[in-house]
Amino acid sequence: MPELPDVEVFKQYLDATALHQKIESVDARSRRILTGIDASDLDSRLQGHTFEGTRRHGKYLFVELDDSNWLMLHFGMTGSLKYYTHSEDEPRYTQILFHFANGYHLAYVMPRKLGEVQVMGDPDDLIEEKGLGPDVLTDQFDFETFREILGGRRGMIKSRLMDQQIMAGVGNVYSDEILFQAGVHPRRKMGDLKEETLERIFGCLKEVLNVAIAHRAQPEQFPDNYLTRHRGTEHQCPCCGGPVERVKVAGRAGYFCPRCQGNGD
DNA sequence: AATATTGTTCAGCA
DNA sequence: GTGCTGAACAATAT
Repeated sequence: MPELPDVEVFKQYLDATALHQKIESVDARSRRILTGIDASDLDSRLQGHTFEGTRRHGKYLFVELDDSNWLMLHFGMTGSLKYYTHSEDEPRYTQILFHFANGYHLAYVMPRKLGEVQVMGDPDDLIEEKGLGPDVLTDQFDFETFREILGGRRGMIKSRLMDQQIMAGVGNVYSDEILFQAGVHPRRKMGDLKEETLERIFGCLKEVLNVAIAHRAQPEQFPDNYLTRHRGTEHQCPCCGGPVERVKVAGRAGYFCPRCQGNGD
């Protein structure tokens, strides 16, 4: 479930591994993941170049090349990265393999082929093309901005938090956690939220994403009072011990505690 | 064998 | 225009 924290961890992982390594070749095995470029063009455009830096916007990762082009990686619902040296360590479902001159390989792994990869001149063009809202983890994304971009919005709070065109980065799992920490019911209507509640949601948004990143987006490592480890019915709320319930919002299954998030004024 | 996942996009509708 | 629902996409687990 690569949402903002997961992608941030991939960014840090790529920064710590594949930067400045000369690319010998690129092996793209699934053309449906590539947008606007075919496998052999990808190979020839990256061959001999190096990754020099990275940038993240919401759930999108951009890798800067030494010729000022950028490689965009989106991880869909199931993507991840793995850097390794021994070929027997190649993960299953590797869709794209970057081979480096130092003998290492970077695998773009994607069991469901619902990701997207492309090469572009400027990440901002992609952000504009997709109509993405501001990245929620930047300093510029403060409470004023949050309140402003939600101003006049209707519908359910969970839907709005997950809308990438309003704000980029929050998906199904983390919207549940943010609302759980804020004590707000996922189906609460925007218009029913008091200023004070909105402020609390904003605080929890920043807090939850930062905590998740600090724990390398591994739910098992999250604090005891986090809901993410207890997603699913048959689970108990970590705070009150009551049953976790399932609710459908924006076509997705959300989980919440009706006692702790009963109304969420 | 049918169903749920998981993010994005798009069609159809209120 | 806004927002909701459901479908499609791939492939796996239950």
